[in-house]
Amino acid sequence: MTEKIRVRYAPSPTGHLHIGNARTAIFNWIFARHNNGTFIIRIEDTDTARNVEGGEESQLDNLKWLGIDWDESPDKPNDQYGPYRQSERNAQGIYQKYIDELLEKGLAYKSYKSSEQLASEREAQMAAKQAPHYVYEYEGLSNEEREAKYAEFEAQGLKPVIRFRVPEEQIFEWNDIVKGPMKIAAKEVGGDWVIQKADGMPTYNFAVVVDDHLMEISHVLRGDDHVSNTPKQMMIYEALGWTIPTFGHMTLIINGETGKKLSKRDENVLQFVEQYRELGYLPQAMFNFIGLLGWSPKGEDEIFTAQEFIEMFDETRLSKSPAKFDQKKLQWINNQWMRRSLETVMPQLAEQLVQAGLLREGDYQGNSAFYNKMFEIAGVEGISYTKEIVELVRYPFFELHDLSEDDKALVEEPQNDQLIADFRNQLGSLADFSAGNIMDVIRGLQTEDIKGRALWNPLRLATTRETQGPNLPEILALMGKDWTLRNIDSL
RNA sequence: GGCCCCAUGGUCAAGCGGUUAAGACGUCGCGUUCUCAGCGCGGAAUCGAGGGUUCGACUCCCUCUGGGGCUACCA
Repeated sequence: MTEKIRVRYAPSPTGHLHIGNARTAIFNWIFARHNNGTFIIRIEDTDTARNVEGGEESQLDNLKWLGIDWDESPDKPNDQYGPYRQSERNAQGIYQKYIDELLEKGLAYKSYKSSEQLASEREAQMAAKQAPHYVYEYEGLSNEEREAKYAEFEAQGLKPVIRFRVPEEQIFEWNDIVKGPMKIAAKEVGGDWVIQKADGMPTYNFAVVVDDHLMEISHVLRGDDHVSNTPKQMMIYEALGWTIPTFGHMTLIINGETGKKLSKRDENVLQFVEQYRELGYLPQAMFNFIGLLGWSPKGEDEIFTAQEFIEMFDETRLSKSPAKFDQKKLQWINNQWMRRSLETVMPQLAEQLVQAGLLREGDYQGNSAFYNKMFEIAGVEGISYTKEIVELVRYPFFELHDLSEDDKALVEEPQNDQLIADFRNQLGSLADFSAGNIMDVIRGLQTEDIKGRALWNPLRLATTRETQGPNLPEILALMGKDWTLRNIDSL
């Protein structure tokens, strides 16, 4: 490709970073980096009512967390293309200029119909089994007559919207990066559509075109739900005589339970990057997982760094069918990443325990080697995300709880009482309190009658009050003799 | 309703006219002289249906069925 690759991620600041948006961002970023192109972030805040305080900041923050960087954005403006917020662009009259141009060319017009009027027209069409479509109100009128109508409405104090005159007979075709040849007739877009709202803001479909053109966007990679917007946008490009970028529509991510597009209303599914971040998922794992949603590499490997994704990327391998969001797989990928980054994971595990009130603040820092060893023995390798350590620490490292009725009865059986006493004595006389030696003691206590669970459960209960847990000798060795004996004595 | 898209195991998927139809997650079984986890080994499980085209279809075409998206002064 000789043309300059420029792609963008254009979020609305309406909330946190959604998984679906994160994927759009990730693929645009990978695409840009793979092709040595430019990755741009543009804020689409034309719906002033939906903008959320801090939304933009949160989006960028989570993107950064995922490891994505950008070349141009509101905070990193390039004067040739900025500003990067549509509200600011509108304030500068950027959209107005082209709206005026379309108005002058007679390709757009002022419309004063009320929303009630529009609703009733739509209703009547549906009742007549017609597809809802906008009805042009100035049919057959000359320019002068139309201007006269405008004046009439203005005199009534009405505020107009600007509608684009759709070339009904035209058919729009494009070669979609992921879907291949596409074709949609202009008459399917539902009639003349609004390009400027009554509040003076441009609508999404219009602003995107103006900005993408002015910012010299070469490729538009976006969600499948924008397919039907494409012909609308193409007619603007043509009306203004601009070059149309290459489009690519990635499939949607689906909610496994409902089978529908993952929606912000599906509260049963964690779908904001933020939520996974809080649970202790690693950014590399999130990136890895999302990068495999709707795209597959050539080989059989599944664990990749962002850099590897960039190197391997091939847009022809983007999937055409929608993918369900599989949290189990995410957990597995995160587990894989945790193993690769134990140094950073260990302190995070401690942090989670502190937050859960299971570990005193400061204890970890003073004894990180001790706790790291403990996490290791406890099976860090088996957990999916750091917060899970809180649920998995059924082993009372820090505080002993009371025995259940059954456990108590078990420990008090004469035979077991004797066993525990022997165990305590032999441990007490151990010079080297190593896991190996402790294992030898336990083996030594084994008899024809007392073995397996009958042997281990009483010993586990005596030392830890649990019948389940990590390798007992190793844990006791780590706790040390004093701690271990204290636990037995307090039985 | 209209327009558009999609269709391989429970899930993600490879496959691009001739294959024993990869691999991964999950699941099940066995082993690792206690448990859980981990690890190792092994198993079960897929081409939605019907027509074509072809010597030969998971692969190409058509129809059906199923699923999804869009149909705003939201983006």
